[in-house]
Amino acid sequence: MNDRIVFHIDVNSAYLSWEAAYNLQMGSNLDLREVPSIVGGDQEKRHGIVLAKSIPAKKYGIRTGETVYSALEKCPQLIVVEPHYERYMKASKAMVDFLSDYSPNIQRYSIDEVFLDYSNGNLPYMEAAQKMKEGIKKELGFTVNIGIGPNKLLAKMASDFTKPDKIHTLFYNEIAEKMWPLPVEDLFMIGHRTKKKLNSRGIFTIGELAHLDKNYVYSWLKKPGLLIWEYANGIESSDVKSDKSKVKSIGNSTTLPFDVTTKDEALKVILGISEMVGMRLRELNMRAHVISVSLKTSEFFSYSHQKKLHIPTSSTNTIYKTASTLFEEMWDYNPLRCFSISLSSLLDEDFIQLSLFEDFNEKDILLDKSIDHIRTKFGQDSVIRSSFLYSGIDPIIGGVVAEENYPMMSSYL
DNA sequence: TCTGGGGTCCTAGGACCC
DNA sequence: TCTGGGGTCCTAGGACCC
Repeated sequence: MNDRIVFHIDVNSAYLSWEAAYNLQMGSNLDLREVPSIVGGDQEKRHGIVLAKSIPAKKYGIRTGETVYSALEKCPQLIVVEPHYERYMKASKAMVDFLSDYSPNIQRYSIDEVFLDYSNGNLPYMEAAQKMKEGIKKELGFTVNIGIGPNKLLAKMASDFTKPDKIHTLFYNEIAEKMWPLPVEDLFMIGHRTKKKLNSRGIFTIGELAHLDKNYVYSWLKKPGLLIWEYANGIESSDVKSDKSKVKSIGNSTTLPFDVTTKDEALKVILGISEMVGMRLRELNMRAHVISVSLKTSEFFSYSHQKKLHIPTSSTNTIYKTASTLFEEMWDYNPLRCFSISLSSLLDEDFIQLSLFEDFNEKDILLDKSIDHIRTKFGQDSVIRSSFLYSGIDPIIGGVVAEENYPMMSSYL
């Protein structure tokens, strides 16, 4: 096997750093990174959770994902700023552009993380990492952690060690010393549930997991068990994929500022989301075979229904009709706070046209395409359905990041 | 009291076929 | 009728990631 050198570059407190850098550029003299601050959603819209926190905020015990309300209880003088996703996309892209000078082989793993294959790099890897880190700080105004390892998993684990603005290595001969003493939940792919399971059988460190019998772990935790056992032993061999992988599903969801209690309102929300997922699907020149609707009640109970269509579609109308039927099948008249529609089993349009499918909705799709065209040219609200007028519900719902396609991210490497 | 949005992959049970 | 199994498809739900 040839030795690989993989870098994992991770923006420190990404959204918060980007807000801080933006504000400084705009002439502010307060650096959000130096005071207790968070990026958080609007509580009045019921979006009030912590998306990112500064290091001073972390010292108050504030954690990503908790409510803004409880963060403010922990630290009343906390500064809360709203997220601006377009800014983050720009910052993310600028970082990828900067890094592409160092290697052609870059995988954009999420908005704030990239893998970079430096196996064929010109510089010694430490020197290269140093240059990347300093260059990003100087040119783009934010700091990153860089993890270096023989595969993606170890590089990713390394970038998580101590923060911010640090470079760490994690090669095979360093696993026992640097990774095995860590608590199991620090291992990639071990979440809350798996931590509890492992702890209940006396496994508390990554090293303890690594030393278990592989077959025992498999019979206990099945495939995910095998995966985390391999990760605990530093075993992982996926490629740094620079070409975009195929999209597997497209979904949009919304939490409304108020509970929905009538079918009429619910169907408007479903139509609004159908418009968005349909638009995104057509933009990718794909059609979907499976449509799924999930609901969350005001009590936070979630449930979903899905349907496989006989003929894959990209028509907003078909998506809406199918989603409405699914909704009516499943709704038990409890007040609803969140709606989502997801399209999966996606196929390329070209493939469909060559196949034996005869789409009944060809006219709908042509109409959708001309509406898409007008919306692209004149703005999303240039064409809206009259039923939305004065309804208090947005005619097109979802789409955190406008314009650019969100980079692909998988929970697996 | 308050709890987002966008993804991927896996499992288990039932239907249906041979 | 006291009765198999294997394979595939479909659906609902859950685990994890950022």
